[in-house]
Amino acid sequence: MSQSLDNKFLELRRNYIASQFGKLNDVQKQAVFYTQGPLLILAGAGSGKTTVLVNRIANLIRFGNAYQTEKAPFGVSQELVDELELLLREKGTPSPELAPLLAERPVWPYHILAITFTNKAAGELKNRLSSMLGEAGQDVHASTFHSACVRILRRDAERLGYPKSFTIYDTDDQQRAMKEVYKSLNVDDKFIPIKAAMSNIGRLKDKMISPKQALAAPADTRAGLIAKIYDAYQKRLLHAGAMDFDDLIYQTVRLLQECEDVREFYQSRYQYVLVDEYQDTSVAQFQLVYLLAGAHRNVCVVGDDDQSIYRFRGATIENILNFEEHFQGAKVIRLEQNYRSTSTILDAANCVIQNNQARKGKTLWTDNGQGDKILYYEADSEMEESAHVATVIGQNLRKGAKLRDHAILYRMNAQSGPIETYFARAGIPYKIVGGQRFYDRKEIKDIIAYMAVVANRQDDLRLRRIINEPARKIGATTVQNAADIASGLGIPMLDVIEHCGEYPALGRAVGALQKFYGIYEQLIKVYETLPLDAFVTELLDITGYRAMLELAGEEGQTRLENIGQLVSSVKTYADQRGPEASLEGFLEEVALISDIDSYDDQADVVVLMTMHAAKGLEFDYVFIVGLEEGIFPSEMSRYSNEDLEEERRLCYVGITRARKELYLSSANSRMMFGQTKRNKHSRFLDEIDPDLLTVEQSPVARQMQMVRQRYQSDARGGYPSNNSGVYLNREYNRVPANSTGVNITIKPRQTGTRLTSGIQAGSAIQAGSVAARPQQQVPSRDGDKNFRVGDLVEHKVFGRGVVQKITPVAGDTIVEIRFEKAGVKKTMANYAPLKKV
DNA sequence: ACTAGCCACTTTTTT
DNA sequence: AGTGGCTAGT
Repeated sequence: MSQSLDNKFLELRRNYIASQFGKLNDVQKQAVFYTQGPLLILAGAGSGKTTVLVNRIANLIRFGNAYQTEKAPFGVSQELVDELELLLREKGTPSPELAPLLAERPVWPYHILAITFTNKAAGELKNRLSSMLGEAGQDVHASTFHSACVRILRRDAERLGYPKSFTIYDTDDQQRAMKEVYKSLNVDDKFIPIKAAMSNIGRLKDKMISPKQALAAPADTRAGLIAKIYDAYQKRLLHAGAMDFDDLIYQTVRLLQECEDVREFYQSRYQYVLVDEYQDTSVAQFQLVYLLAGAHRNVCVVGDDDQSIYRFRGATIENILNFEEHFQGAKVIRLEQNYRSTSTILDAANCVIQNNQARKGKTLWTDNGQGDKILYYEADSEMEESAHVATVIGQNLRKGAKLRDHAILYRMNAQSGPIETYFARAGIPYKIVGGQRFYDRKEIKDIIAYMAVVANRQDDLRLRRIINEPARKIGATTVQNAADIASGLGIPMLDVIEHCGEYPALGRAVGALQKFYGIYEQLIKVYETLPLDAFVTELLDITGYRAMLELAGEEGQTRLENIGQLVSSVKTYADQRGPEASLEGFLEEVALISDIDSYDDQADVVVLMTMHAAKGLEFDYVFIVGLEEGIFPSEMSRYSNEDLEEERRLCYVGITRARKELYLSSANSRMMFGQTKRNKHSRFLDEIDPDLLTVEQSPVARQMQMVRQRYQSDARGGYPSNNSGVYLNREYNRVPANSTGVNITIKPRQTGTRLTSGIQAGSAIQAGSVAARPQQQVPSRDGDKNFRVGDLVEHKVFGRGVVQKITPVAGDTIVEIRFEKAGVKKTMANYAPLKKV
C-alpha cells in the first residue's frame, strides 16, 4: 500500500474523530486526544472539565489511540479512503469494513476507572457517559475514592486481617470508639480533646503513617500520646471488624502495597485511570492513584489548584503542584476559557485569587460578555442583610428569573439562620443543603446500628449503641463487664452474651442479656426469611423501638416518620438493586452518602449552602453573604498565611459559582454565638477592583455611619489609626458615583470595628440606632394588615396579587394570595412584607 | 435506671 | 442562643 494513501487515510481519520467531538474548543480537544501517558489538566472554574472527562473516556472507548497514531492500520484501500471522505461530508454509519480501521487499540470500558470525590459527581459522570455511549458507558467504573476502595477491600480485606463484611464507621461511631480508647488508656480528654485526636489520627492516615511509625518517632509528648491513642484505636477497630472513612483509603493503599498479586490484578484491570478534583487529594489518595497507575502510567488528573479548599481535611495542594515530578514526562494542559460567568464576575475572581502566592498560575477568560457590575451591599445587621437578599430575589423573580436560579452562599452553616427566618416569613421557598444529614439523626442511627449488628456480629460498637435502646435493664456496668470479658478473650461481645450464664461477672444481668440475645436471634431469623424492607419493618417491632417511640408523644411521632423514610429508602434500594440487594450493600450506601448528593436542581426553590458545599455547582444569581473579617475570612484563619490563602480560594470558588449576577454583602454588626459582634468588612472586598463593584449601603448603616463621623470629627478632629494592622483599606470613594440607583459612596475608614473602643463610641452607636432603626423591615406595620378576600396586595418579593383565602390561626392570619407572576402562595399576615394596594 | 439541670460547645467536612 | 452531653442526685 502506498505511503500517500496511508497518510491520506490518517488525516481523514483524524478529521473524522475530531468531527465526533465537534463542540470542544482546541485546548479541550488536545486534552481529549492525548490518551497515552500521564496528563495533568489544569481546569479553571467553569471551563467544561466534566465535558472533557466524558469525551476523553468516550474517545478511549470508541477510537482508542487512533487520533495520535502515526502509523496507518493494515488494510487501508482506496475504496475505504473514499468511503471515509464521503462519511465526513455526509454523516452516517461507517461500513463493517471501515469501522474497525477507525479505532486503534480501543479500550474496553471495564478497563477504565474514573474517580471523583462525591457520589453526585460520580453519578453525573455515569449519566453523561451512558447518554453518550449507551451500554458501554455503564461499564466504565466511575465511582468515588471511597466506594472504589470499599469495592477493593470487600474482595481482599481478609489479607489485612479484617472480615470481608467489615463495617464502615462514620464520625459518630469513630467518636464512640475513641471514647472507649480514652477510657481504657486512662487519657483525660481535657489534655487532648477527642475531636483533636480524631483529626490528628485522620491526618496521620492521610499521610500513610502507621501506628507503629507514629509510635517510633514522636515529635513531642503530645504526639507520643496521640500515637498511643492511634495504636489502641486502630486495634479496637480491627477487633470490631470496622474501618473509618480514612481507613478505607489507608487500608486499600496498604493492601496494594503489601500484596503484589492484588496490586497487579488492579493494575491490569484499570489500564486507564482518571481522577477528578485532584487538588483535593491527600497523600494516601495520591499513593492509591500512583499504585493503580504505576505500571501503565495512563493517568489523567483534572484539577484546579485555586479551588483547593479541603486542606484542613488532609488534602495537599502539593499533589497538583508536583504532579510533573511524580509522573515524569507528564503533559500539562490548561483549560482557561470559562463558559460560565460574565467577564465582570471572572475579573473579580481573578482579582481576589491573584493575592495568593502558592499557585500554579492561570488566568481565566471568557467571551461571554461583560454583564452587570457586582453589587456590594453594606447592611447594618444580619437581618438587614437577609432582607436585602430577599428583596433582590423578588426583583429578579419579577424579571422572569426562577427561584432555583438563586443560591445563597455563606462561610458557615450557622449563618443560614437569619436568612431562613426572613425567607420563612416572607414566604420564599428555600432549601438548605448541608447541616445535619438525615442519616445522622439519632433514631436513624439506632435502626442502622441494629441492621449493622445483624450484618456483622463483631460490631461491638453498634451493639453497645442499641443493647439498651429501648431500655432493657442492661446498664452501663453490665455492658462494660461484657465488653471486658470479650476483649479479654478476643471474641465478639455477642458471643459473650450468648453464653452469659458461663461468666460469673455478669451475675444478675444474665436474664436481661439472654432476653436480648433472644431478640438478636429473632432478628437474624427474620433477616434470613424476609425481603430487606420487610425485615426493617419487623425489626422495629421485635426490638420494641416502635413501641418506645409511640409512647414518646409528638417528638416520637416525628422520629417514627423519619424511620418511615428510612424504610422507604431501604425499599428503593431493594427495588433498584433487585437480586443483588443486600443488607451490607445498603449499609454501605448509607455510610457513603452525603447531603449534597440529594441536592435536586429541579425543585424550584432558592438554595442555601456553604461555599464548600457549592463547589462544582453553578447558578445564575449568587449571593455571598457575611463578607466580614472574622467570618470570611474566618477568625481561625486570620493569623496564618496558609489558612488565609485557603479562605481566599474558598472566596474564589464562591465567586465563580455565578453565571449572570453576583451579589456580595456584609453586615456591620452580627449576632454570633449569642453575642453581637461588630466586624470590619472582609479584605476580599478590598481586593476586588472597585470598577467592578456597585456599592450600596443600607439606610440604617448610613445613618450609623453619619453618627460616627460626627463623633469622630468632634472627639478627635481626625481619623483614628487603623488598629487592625493586618491590612490597609483601599478606599471606596474611588467608586464612580455615576451609577444608577441608590448608590452611596462609602468611606470604609469610618466603618467597622474601630468604634468598639471607648464608652462614648458605644453610646453614640446606641443613640444612632434608636433614631435610625425603624424596627427592621421584617414585620409589616399595623393598620393595613386586616386583609379580606379579594383585596389587591403588594408583596415585597412576589409583587402584586389578589387575596384568595383568609385563615385565622393563633394570633395571626394565614393569607393565601394568587400573585400575578409567582402563582399562589400562603403567607403570615403579621410577618409577610405585604401591604394593601 | 432514670432524670433534671448544668456546662461546654459552636469553621469549613465531598467520604 | 441553642443544643447536646454529662454528672449528680433520686
